Amino acid sequence: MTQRRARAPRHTLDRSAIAATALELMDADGVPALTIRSLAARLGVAPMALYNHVRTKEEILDAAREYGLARLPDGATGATGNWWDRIREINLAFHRALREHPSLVTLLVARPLAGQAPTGAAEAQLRVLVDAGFTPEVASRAHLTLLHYAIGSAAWTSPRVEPPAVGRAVLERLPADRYPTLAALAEPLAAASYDDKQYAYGLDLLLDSLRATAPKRRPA
Amino acid sequence: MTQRRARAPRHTLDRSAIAATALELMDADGVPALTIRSLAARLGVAPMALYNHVRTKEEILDAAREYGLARLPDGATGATGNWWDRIREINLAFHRALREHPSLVTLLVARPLAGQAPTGAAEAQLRVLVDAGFTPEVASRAHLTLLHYAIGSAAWTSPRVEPPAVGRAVLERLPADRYPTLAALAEPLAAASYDDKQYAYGLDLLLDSLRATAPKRRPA
DNA sequence: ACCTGAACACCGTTCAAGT
DNA sequence: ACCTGAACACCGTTCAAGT
Repeated sequence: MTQRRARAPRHTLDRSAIAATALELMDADGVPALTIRSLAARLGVAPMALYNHVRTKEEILDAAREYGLARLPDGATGATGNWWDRIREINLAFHRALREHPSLVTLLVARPLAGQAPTGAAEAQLRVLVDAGFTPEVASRAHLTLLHYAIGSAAWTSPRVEPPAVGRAVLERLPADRYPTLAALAEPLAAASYDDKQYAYGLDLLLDSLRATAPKRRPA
Repeated sequence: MTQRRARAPRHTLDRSAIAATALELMDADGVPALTIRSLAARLGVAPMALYNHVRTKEEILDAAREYGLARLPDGATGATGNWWDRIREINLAFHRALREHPSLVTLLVARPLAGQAPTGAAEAQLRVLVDAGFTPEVASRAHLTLLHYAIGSAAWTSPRVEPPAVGRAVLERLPADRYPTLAALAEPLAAASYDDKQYAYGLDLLLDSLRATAPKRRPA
């Protein structure tokens, strides 16, 4: 059945093709499903061909993460309106993109970051915060808070398992005497857990607070 | 050098010992470093002995996650004061515990949750929110927001790499023409990124908003 | 019932060889 | 310079065997 592979033409491979295909495979089948052999097969190439462009599998995972991060939207396209509306838009776009790349979230959490960050969205967001008059210290803290919340929300609700049924079933199986409140709130909890608007709810809590502490006047 | 293993006594092994040792090894050496063979060696047992208590390695990872979740503090010990002070305490304890178990965070993000949750802390937190007068729907959303933020913060700042030096170095290596704001804020960003108080800053933003929307009176 | 060693299929990677 | 197949050490797991 498996026929002998024709020799691949030269330069069919490069770091970016490897990274893009690796990320695609991981988003589809899960991070553990990515093997050198499966990746090479998808690229139509012998496993060892990859090693001409990359030294280890770790380097492939790093490249895939970097590739995914670089392509996240910066959300600054429709940059009009109040600063909090723009921040809102940036974060909604960022969160939506993370949910579309569950393996990227896994890679971000599982592997040392070496300081990497979604630089496009970060630049846009920090810019708005500074323009709104926040000090560098507060702008930094606000930015990191929003980043962490988006990551955590995307990570926890990552679509790796059929969610609603499972979530409710587990909640209802809890011993009601030890967890009376969880049992009582099983339905609204399950509904909110995988609801599209849950992320926006928390985002608006953060934005309301930031607005309340925003400086009245802009510095130079 | 490696001497022949003495035959292990019976019943030295059980699911909980396997789960506890697995989590300990992963927290120390990283999730990928856990192998059936290394785990068995640590337990003083032949690799195949594990399979009397567990069917697959996946089941070991599930057991380790469950074990870690069950032992997270519920933070309800010093449950006095205003409801927001108690929520604050619950979340600070939860976040601190997550940071002490980096592999637990990785397991939570990397593997299907099947609806699992840190039930002790969730029960305590939901209880306080309901007692404070929030509706089931709002209490659920507030709880999930706090949970997601704690997870994201712990995940992103997980101590897997020497942080401060790396973070700042990366920020300062960015092209200043494309990322002027990131470059300008490199110092406060790096300082806040791995600061103990960063999590509390965002937590207080959320709590301030929740307090502003809290019902004045408690229902029955 | 519980622990063990040998063996198998699969993975990441080294090596020597093709073009 | 870039692609390839064979081979090696290591991993999860099956099997048959010990006590």
